[in-house]
Amino acid sequence: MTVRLYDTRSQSLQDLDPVVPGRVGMYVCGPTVQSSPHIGHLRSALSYDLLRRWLEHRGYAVTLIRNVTDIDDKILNAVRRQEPADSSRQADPWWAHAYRVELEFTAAYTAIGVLPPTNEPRATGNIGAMVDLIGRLIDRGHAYPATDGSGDVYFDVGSWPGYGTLTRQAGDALLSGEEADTRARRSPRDFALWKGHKPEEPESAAWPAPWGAGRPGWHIECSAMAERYLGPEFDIHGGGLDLRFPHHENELAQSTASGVPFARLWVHNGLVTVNGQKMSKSLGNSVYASDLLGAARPVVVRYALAAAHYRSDRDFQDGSLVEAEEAVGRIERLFERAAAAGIDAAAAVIPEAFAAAMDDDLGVPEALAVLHDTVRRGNQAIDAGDTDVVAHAVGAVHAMAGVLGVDPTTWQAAPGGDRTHDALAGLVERLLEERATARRNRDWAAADRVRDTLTAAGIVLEDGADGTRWSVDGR
RNA sequence: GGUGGGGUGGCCGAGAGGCGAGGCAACGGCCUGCAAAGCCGUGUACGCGGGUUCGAAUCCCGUCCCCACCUCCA
Repeated sequence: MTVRLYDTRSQSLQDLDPVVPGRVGMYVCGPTVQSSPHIGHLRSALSYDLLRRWLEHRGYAVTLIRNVTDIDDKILNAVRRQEPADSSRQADPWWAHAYRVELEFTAAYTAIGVLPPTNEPRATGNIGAMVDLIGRLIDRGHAYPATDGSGDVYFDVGSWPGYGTLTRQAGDALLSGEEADTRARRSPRDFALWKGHKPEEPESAAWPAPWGAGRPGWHIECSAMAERYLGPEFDIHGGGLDLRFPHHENELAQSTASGVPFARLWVHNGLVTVNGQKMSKSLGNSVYASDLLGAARPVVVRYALAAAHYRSDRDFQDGSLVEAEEAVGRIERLFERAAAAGIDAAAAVIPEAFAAAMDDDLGVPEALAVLHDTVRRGNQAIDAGDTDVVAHAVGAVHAMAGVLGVDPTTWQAAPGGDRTHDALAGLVERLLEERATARRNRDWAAADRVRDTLTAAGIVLEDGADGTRWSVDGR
């Protein structure tokens, strides 16, 4: 009955023991809005959406904060890259670019049924909290402004013995790439809390601060926003596996060094690979949200991304959406068969086995096994004419699919699509009458011609005792 | 090199000492005019080599291979 989650810091399953009984505060690292959302972003957001839905089902009042990093080197660079493309047109300012991408993210999340977070703070709306936090760290001797006049402020890793608690990374070997440009830091392990404004950067990307105008470093954003929106101690901190180090390690160090307890549990979702390969721009194999939503209906995309355990690495393959479509179709067909038999769903009750699987570190795959078992038993009962069993099975499937957000009946087509459907229905039903007449006359060749025509058009027929049902393939 | 995570049947994907989760695909059967849908059944699965045990995919020892992070990344 207790919800357990795998905690990265202790490397073990931990009981969820909320700071405030009955309430759960959860902070999830959202995207840096630099470019369009891809399958990995969706999977991450979906993982915490599933957790949030399950906790709410379990009766917790969940406060979910998912930030938007809308000021960052990456965003400034993305805009800079666009500039020379068309000199006749003014490039968007960085903040317009960030907002446009943010809207794309919101649209993609909404499309696959990720519920809106309780709050979705933007970094640029919380600069004050970041400046305060940095000031606190300086006061406590864990951060220092650069002495080279750059306006940079660095976290002093050596001053904080707790550094490394989350990932047990020594921190010694942290010197390469961009960070090797140590500028004015005392140790290469130190990381930037504040980046002093540089002349080539837009004036709009600088905020005043006691140690010089500039902008926040990435890590400090999350520390400041988590504390501001959830308080000094909260229950769950989530994010992608790739953020464990250095991002989350640094976050933990900053916040604890500033004197707050910070997150109790650290949860990390697994990454998505595509056909066995890591997604990367150079390989050109990135799968974007728009690709997925163009290839399958949203509920199928959601199912495909939710079906694997959130901590496992998920390899997205060419057939993944087809498989998901079949699985969702089975759920759908149970509902259709029950309805055709005139059986209403009983109360939506979640089976014990499903709940136990979900309580145990969000065991979605095992929970789906229970769901599909129930589908089969429902179908058996329809064949056996056992109305009561059917009603309960259908109710249970609605409950289980509902809490996972994959109940097809809650994903009705957009209202605007109905007229097209009506027009199609008129044609199909006309043809079905023809076929019915042919079948009555035992003119199988004529009947099959009609069916072949419809099949070729992507319409599937099912002959039942009380007539023929039709549906668009994959719907 | 350091820090984590893995190798399960044709594919995806759970489980973690004892009746082969579940989905997809395949094959056989029931049903059907034939199909479709649904149901029933079939498959000597747990990287490799040892060991412990009445019994191991699950524990122990050894060994091979893969992935992620350590630089920005969900």
